[in-house]
Amino acid sequence: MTPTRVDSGAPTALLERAIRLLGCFGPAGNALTLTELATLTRLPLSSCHRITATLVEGGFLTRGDDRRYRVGNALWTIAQHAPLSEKLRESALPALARLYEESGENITLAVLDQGQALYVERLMGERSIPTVSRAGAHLPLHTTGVGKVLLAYQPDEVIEHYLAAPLSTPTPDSIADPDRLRRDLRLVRDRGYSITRQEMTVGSGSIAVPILQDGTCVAAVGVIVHLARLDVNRLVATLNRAASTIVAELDRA
Amino acid sequence: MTPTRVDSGAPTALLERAIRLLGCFGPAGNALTLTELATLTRLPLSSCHRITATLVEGGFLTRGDDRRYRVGNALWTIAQHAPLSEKLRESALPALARLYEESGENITLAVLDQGQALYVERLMGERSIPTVSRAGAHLPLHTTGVGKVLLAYQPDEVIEHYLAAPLSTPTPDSIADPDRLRRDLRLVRDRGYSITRQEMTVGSGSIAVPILQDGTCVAAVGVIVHLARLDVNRLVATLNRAASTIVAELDRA
DNA sequence: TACGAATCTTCCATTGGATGGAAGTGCAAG
DNA sequence: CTTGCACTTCCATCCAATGGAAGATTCGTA
Repeated sequence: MTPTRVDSGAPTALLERAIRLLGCFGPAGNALTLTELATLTRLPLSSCHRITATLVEGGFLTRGDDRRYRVGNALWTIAQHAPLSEKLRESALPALARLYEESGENITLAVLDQGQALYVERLMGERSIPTVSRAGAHLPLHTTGVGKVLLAYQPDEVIEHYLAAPLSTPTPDSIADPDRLRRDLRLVRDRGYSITRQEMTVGSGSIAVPILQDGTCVAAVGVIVHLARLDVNRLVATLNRAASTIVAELDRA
Repeated sequence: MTPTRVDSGAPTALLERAIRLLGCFGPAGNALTLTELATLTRLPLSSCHRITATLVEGGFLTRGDDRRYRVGNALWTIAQHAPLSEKLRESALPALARLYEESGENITLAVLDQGQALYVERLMGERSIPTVSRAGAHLPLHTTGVGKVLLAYQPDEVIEHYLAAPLSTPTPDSIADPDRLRRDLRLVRDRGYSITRQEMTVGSGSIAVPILQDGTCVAAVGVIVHLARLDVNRLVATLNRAASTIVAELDRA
C-alpha cells in the first residue's frame, strides 16, 4: 500500500537531542548553565548532563570556572571549513576590507538561509553607525538591504511563499504590505540594487547589490549608512565594483 | 578499593562517533563522500549513513548534488557564538584591518589550542606573500611568530612539556633544539615580541606580539613578510599599537 | 545503449547503550 | 546548623542504535 521508504528519516534520537542542545547557543545567551540547557531543550537533567559531558570531551563545548557551557574551539575549527567560510567569506574579505576603507561605513555580506538573511560577515568601524546585524545573525529578508536583494533574485514561487506569511515591522517604515513589497522587489531586480530607508533601524538606510554566479544570486553585499549620507549613485557604483571582484574571486576558487 | 567515580566519562558512544565524523572535515578535504567518511572514521557504512542523515537533517552537514557532504550552515552559525568569534575575533578585527591597511602585509591572530597555534583570523591581500596559515588552521608553536609568543608566555612546566616532545622542522632554519628554543623563548618574553626567520616558510619571516589580559597571554598578533622587508623596529611598534587597541576592546566587552 | 562495478540506501533481528528517576554530593545563603 | 538549589552519580529497564546483507542508484566504460 504505502510506498514505504522507512529509513532515511534516521531515528537517531540522541544525536537530534545533541543538535538541539547545541542550537541553544545563540545571540541570546552564549554561556549557559546545565539547568538552563535542560530547560531550553526540555530534556531531563541527567540526560542533558550526559550529553554535555560528551560534547565537552569532544571539544564541542567548554565549561568555564563559572560552570557555564560555551561553544568550544573544536566546533569553531570545523565550522571554518564550511563552504560559507572557506569559499565565500574567504573570497570576499579582501574586497569587503577595501570597501570599508573606501567608505568607512558598515559593510555586510549575507546569504539566504532558512528564509532569512544570514550575515556571513560584517565590517564595522568607529566611524560607522551601530547596527543590529552580526556575523552569524539571522535577520528578516524584507527589512534589510541585503535581504531584499536575496529575496528579489529568488524564483517567483519562493517570493510568493515568503509574502504569504505575515511580515514583521521592526520600524514604522518597514514594508509589510505584500503588494508594495512585490513592487519593491521587482524594482530591485530591474535596477540591480536595493534601497532601504529606516526599515530595520530608525535613522539609517542601506544599499545592497547581488553577487551573481551564472545567473543565481549566491550572496549580497550591502552598506548601511546614516540616512543623511545615503548617496545612492556613489554607493551603488562602489558596491558593484566590490561585487564583481568577489565574483571573479569565487570563480577562481 | 577503587575510588570509583564511574559516570562523568559519559559513554555516549553515538555522540562520540558523530563528533569524530564531523572532525573529518578539515583543511584536507572539506567535501567528503559517504564512503570516504566511513573509511576515515572506520565506521560501518550503514552506521555512518544513519549518522550523516541526522546531521544533514539538523543542518550540521549539507549534501550537494555531487553527493558529497559539507559542513552546514547551522554548525557555522553556532560556531559564530563561540567565545573565540564573539569575543576575540570581533574585538580584534577592526585593529587587524587597520594593521593590514598600514602595512599591506599578512596579518594573523592566533590562540593556544591543543598545544598548537590556532589561527583565529588571517588578513591577506594581493600585496602580501602567500602563507600556510588559514583561519581555523593549527600550526606548530615553535616555528611560527605567533606560536613562539603564545608558548613563551606559558608557565615553565608547559614550555618544558612542549620541549620534551620531538620538534618538527618544516625548514632547515626551524629551531628543533630544546636549548636553543628555550633561549629564544626567554628572549621573546624579555623583549615582548618574537622574530621568526624562515622557520616555517623559506623566504619569509615574521614578527609577533602578545595580547596580554591581566598578565596572561590570551592571544598573539603577528605579521608575516618577505625576509627583505623584515623591518623589526617599525613592525614591532605597529603591532604593539594594534595589540593595545585589542586589549582595550576586550576589556570593554 | 547496455553492462558491471562502485556507491549509496534500506531493512530488520539482536543487544548493549541510552534512559531518567532517585539518591548522593557540594555549596551558599539565611 | 539548616535549608535550598545546582549539579553529579547510580542503576534496573527497555528501546533505540547496530551492522550485515540485500536491494537500488549512479557512474564509467565498451
